[in-house]
Amino acid sequence: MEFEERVKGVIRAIPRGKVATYAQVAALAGNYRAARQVVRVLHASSAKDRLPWHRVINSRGRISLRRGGGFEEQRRRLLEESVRVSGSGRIAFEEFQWEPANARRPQATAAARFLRDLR
DNA sequence: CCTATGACAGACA
DNA sequence: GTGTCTGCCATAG
Repeated sequence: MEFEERVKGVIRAIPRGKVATYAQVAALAGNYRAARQVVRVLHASSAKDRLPWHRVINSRGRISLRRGGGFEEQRRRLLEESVRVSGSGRIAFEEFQWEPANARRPQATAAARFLRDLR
């Protein structure tokens, strides 16, 4: 429950016009390996708690939802925030990935790799 | 305790 | 680019 609340907090902290990856959200919430829990939280609470769920994308810089299964809506919501999303759902990290002022290197991927290599 | 659930991530073919 | 496989893990039941 604790983790879940933190995940929601992180997602709510993503500013308009920016996106974060599932793993990035998990890392900022305290567990870089819990990307799947972020998915679970979104399923359970995105509507209920009105989370800016559309600002969460996958590590490949793409919308994970399938066409006809939310893809179009997420793309539309992002475009409304002037986030450029290609027709196939790709978003440029260099330009739109959220980089929290505090957390240096929110590059969840690099962070995960670094931490994994330590063990 | 055990199993299922996930919009994942990364490595690979 | 696609698809498959493995590892991952906090919750719910």
